[in-house]
Amino acid sequence: MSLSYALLIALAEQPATGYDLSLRFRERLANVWPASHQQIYRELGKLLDQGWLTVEMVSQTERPDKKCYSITEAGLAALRDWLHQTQPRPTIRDPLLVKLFAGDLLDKTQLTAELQQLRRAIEDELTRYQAIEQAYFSEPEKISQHFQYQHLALRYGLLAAKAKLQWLEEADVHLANMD
Amino acid sequence: MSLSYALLIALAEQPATGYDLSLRFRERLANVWPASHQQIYRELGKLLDQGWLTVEMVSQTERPDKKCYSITEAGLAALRDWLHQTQPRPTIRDPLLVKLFAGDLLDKTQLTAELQQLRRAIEDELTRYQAIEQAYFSEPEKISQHFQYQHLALRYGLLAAKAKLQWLEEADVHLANMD
DNA sequence: CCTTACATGTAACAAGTTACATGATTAG
DNA sequence: CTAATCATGTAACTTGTTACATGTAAGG
Repeated sequence: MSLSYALLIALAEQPATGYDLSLRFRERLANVWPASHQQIYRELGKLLDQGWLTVEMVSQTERPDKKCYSITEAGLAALRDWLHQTQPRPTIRDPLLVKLFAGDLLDKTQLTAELQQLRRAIEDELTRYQAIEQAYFSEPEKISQHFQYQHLALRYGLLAAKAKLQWLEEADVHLANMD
Repeated sequence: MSLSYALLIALAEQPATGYDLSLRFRERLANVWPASHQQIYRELGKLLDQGWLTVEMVSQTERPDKKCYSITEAGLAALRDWLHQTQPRPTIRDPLLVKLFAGDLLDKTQLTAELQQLRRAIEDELTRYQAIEQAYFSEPEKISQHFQYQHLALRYGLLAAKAKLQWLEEADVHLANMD
């Protein structure tokens, strides 16, 4: 469900092609609602059928022709309606946590290595988030209200990443004590 | 993929019926890999076809007959193999974060209420986690190695919940400053 | 020549959700 | 009489993933 609304939000900000949208999803929405171009094209078709979008063909000579999508009044109304509703919390499905239920079957060496790998990945992620925060959100007064909310979304990722690193610290101690 | 292995893990610990498993998933695995009974029955069928499980029919007089599943050698081997591999990180898909990208279209009153509701839900969750920790993991020395790992899984949820509460604090301040 | 960017899709498959379906026993 | 527990499933639908498919132009 959310994918459609994520697309509507993106198109409410600015009309775009499927290609544009897939780039935006890869860049800014990757940590919020990742989507492949296949999924985006399929979803755009559905939204079009529902009358929530319109298309305009744009012929180009030096580049392939493209389809520019815009949100309609009906689409905007549906979006506003969705925004007005309390959305369900995401469900957690984490293979690493599943593993921890295997108990004695676990290979501690492998697990330690996996946690180490995870730590590195999260540290990278955290660094990226901090760089974005520095670059775009260091002077809160200068940011329009529209983008203030996105800072909040970034903070969410940042704090989550920190919590995971904290957990990894704990896990290391825990595993060391288990020998 | 992980669902099959979560089932194998549960059955490696102890043979069980689909019904038993769906209870276990609702209780102990709800925060790790939630699964409905429909999904579980379907998956058991597949695992059986693959030869990773065996069934034994158990006739009961006062209760409906049941099918008791056990893990096979092949199943155990496949499970060990899976445990040995580094599993992919879960993807985040959070409708609330999607909302934050809507910017000006957001209704701040509604959003504040939604965050308030979320806070209550997470506080409840945290309380539950802390109660479990108290009840089962307060004396680490007494717990068998097998269950030590599950404590770790619980700590993960606990720290994540705390981080979310911290974020909600920030969000409140942030929203208040935006007026 | 090879890769990247631009630009759009189809098709098959896997996984998760929701609705429907049945039927006994026990506790309030 | 009603709800909960025990016990098993099927079917339709939605969403997400992976593989396949095509074609131009620019830059190294």
